[in-house]
Amino acid sequence: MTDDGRLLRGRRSREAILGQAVSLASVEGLDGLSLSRLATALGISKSGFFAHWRDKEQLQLDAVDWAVRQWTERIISPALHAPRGVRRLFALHEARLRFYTDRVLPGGCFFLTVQTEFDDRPGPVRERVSQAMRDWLALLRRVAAEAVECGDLRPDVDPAQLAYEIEALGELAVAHSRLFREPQAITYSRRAVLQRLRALCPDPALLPED
Amino acid sequence: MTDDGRLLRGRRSREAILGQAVSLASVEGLDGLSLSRLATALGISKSGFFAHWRDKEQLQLDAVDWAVRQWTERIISPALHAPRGVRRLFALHEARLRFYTDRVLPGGCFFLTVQTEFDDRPGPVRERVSQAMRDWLALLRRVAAEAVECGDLRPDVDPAQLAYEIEALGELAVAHSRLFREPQAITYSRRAVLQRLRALCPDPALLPED
DNA sequence: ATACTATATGAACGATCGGTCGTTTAGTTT
DNA sequence: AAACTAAACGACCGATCGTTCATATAGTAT
Repeated sequence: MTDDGRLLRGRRSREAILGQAVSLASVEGLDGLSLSRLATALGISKSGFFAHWRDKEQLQLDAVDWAVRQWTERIISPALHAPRGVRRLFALHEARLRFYTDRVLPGGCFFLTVQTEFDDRPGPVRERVSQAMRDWLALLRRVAAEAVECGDLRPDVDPAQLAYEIEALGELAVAHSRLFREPQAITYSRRAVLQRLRALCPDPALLPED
Repeated sequence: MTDDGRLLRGRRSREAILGQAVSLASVEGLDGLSLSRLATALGISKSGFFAHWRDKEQLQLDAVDWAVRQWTERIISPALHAPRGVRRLFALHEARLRFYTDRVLPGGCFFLTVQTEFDDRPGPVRERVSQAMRDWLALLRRVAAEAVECGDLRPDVDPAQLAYEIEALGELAVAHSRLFREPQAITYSRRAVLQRLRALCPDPALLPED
């Protein structure tokens, strides 16, 4: 049943397609991405997509889910190995910056691209992207709240406010580093979050000097 | 010479087209924007563009310049009325947030959209956008440096670092407020910059409480 | 009135878009 | 071997893309 060669082949195809779709979409966006270019990049035929997805929108939705999975595996999971509190919060930020500097995606950040692409057009893709970003921000907020609870951060810190700041300082790092073709923005981003956290953290030993 | 009715009419047409192009591009991007939709939005014919621009790329370049002009008129110039120093720096941030909440552009921010759209594709448009953002960041940096020089901000403040932070906290405000359909991000953005500046500013009277 | 120029149009072009359809290939079941 | 199924293909569709071109209109110059 599970070792049906046809189903296995299909799943591999879908995954290969989704991986390439996320890569290309990080550059051109989910709508800017055309099925023809996606097909030629994979060496397959254009009509083959419709054996797996009803239309382009379904593929876009699955691509968002695939990008969420990639983000979880490469950023969230590793950072969760850091000890609870402010160190875990900073680990999330550093893992994100490493994701950018490692050039995992040719366009830098899938979510920044599709977020600005779809934030003004109604539809299922927009809702899916919106939910993904809500989930990510909720995670940042929760980890920040944990840092307050365990005493790493001063008790008057607003976790939602702090989550917004970390997200903003992180997202623009990839945008500037690519637009200006220089890694300067990554340095600013890291230092900004670090200084901010150190200012809110009574124990200076929990965070690196710089 | 200057009162040639034909040239006047042509200039008005170009300005009307550029204004609409910037508006539409703030939603769909400069490339996502199609000449057909731009023409129908203006009630003119599609082929009329080529009386004013050689091709679409020339129109895109002029649209960037037009957006810079709008940004200068609506954000930079008003903020320069604030007194030199930290108050002028915060005035720039508040003018930007007002630009967003006033819904001047249907897509929120032209520059965020085209920046993420073109940061990975080489070409003249990319270079023009890149230069526009460099200029804007240079202005933020200069105003921040002035604030340090005149003693508003502590002498150890790095103006380039601070400019990056203000830009990041400002850009994501429009992205989040639109993606989540709630103005919360604007509040976070304002408070983040305000708290950051107050922490660096010896004289608390220069900035509002919150 | 005539010649000239800037602005705008409608019809058409080749290219590409997302999508359909009938067929073939690969693998499973009986 | 025959029947069946999932996956992939090539050919083709109507729509839309940016662009060209011949032409018409509007305003200036002689």
